[in-house]
Amino acid sequence: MTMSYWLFKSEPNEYGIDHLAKDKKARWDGIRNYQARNILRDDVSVGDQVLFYHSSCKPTAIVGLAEVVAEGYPDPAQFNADSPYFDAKSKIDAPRWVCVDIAFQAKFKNPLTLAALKKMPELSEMVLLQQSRLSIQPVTKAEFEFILRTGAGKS
DNA sequence: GCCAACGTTGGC
DNA sequence: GCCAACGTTGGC
Repeated sequence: MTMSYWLFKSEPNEYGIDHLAKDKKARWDGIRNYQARNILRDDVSVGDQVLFYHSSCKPTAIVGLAEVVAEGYPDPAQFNADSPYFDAKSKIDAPRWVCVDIAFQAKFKNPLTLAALKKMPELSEMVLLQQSRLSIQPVTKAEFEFILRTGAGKS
C-alpha cells in the first residue's frame, strides 16, 4: 500500500488549522463537488498525508499538516434537514456525498503563502496553481516533500 | 466588491 | 446531448 498526499482547503473563519489543533480530529464533511467527492470516495486512504490550506483569507496559504484517520463514509450532514449541507435528493441507501476524518499533525511555523508557492518552479505543476477551485486535490510525493522541506518548520 | 473560471441545471 | 443561464468559488 502506497501513501498518497492531498491538499484540503478550508476557510479559516469557518474551520482553520487552529480549530483542528484544538479538536485533534475532525470530520471533513460538507464537500459538495463531484470531483472532490470522487477523490474522497475512491482515492483517500487511512494514513495519507494532508496539506491544510486556508482559502478566502489573508494571506491564503498552506498552514499545516494532517493525517487521514478514517476513509470515505457517507456524510451524515446530507441527511440532516437542519444542516446547510442537507441534500434532499440524497437517499439513505444511495448516499450522494462522502466525508473522511482527519487528525491534526502539525501547524507550520512559516505558512507557505499562495504568492510564495507561485514563485517556486518545483511547484509549477501543482493542481492548486492549475485548477484553483477544487477543494480536495492530489499532491505529488515530490511536491509534498518539497513543501515540507521548504516552508514548513513545524511548530 | 469585482470578476474569471468553472460547475450545475434545465429547456429543447 | 447541447447549450444558455445561472450559481459558486476564490483570488485579488
